[in-house]
Amino acid sequence: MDTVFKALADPTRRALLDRLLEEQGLTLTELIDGLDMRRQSAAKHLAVLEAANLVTHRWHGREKLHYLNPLPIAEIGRRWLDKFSAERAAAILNLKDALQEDHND
Amino acid sequence: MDTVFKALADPTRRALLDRLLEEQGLTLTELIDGLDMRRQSAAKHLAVLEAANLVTHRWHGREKLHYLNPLPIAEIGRRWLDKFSAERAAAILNLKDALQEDHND
DNA sequence: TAGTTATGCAGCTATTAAGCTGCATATTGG
DNA sequence: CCAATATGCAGCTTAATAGCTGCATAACTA
Repeated sequence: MDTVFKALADPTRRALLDRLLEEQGLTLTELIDGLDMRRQSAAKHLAVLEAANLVTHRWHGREKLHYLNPLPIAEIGRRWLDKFSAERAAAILNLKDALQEDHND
Repeated sequence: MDTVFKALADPTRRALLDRLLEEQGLTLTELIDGLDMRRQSAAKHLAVLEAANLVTHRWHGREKLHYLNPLPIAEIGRRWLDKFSAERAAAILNLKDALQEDHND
């Protein structure tokens, strides 16, 4: 799970995920154009995404086709966002009260 | 939004958010015990969380009380997870087809 | 008022991460 | 078979980050 959060922390990697969300099965060279970055650097980013299981690949001859795996992101949603949104209303009230109280100091 | 993702990338910071989710209004010294880390280091983490607007504070005398702000996390859910879960079924099918095809090579 | 407690600020070090270059390997197509 | 294309691997540099220490400031409390 930590690797997923870390993978998502980089804007280039999020851009790569966005590309793959639009169109799957892109090769490395297809993914880099428009990125202003060398192929080798992008390949490292993809390796990070694969380590986090956010991207998988399959070989087709010499071409490496990349596929988005949305499950880890869904997992974050299930285990993290639900937790925070459940407490959301209460938290906002607490915050509001706190600021109110602050104002009265 | 980038600051939010980066803030969430560190396990210590996620632990701090968890603590604040359980109990709001904790001071810095209350937050550090159990963290195996100096006060100054934790203070930096809290500064990162505040920069990402995930945590706010208010002074009560010499005590700095910390409050969780769940809105940026909800924002991530709205703008990111929805997008990915919307494509989820299709993505899984693509992935399945791809692996299938791979198997038939 | 004096000591204790809560925090801030500055600066240092070590590790990690992002980007690069250069070269190697493997597949495709003529 | 040979040139072009797609990718991998190793190593380097720079910048960012996490942690630390040391000292300063401000507020409680006895």
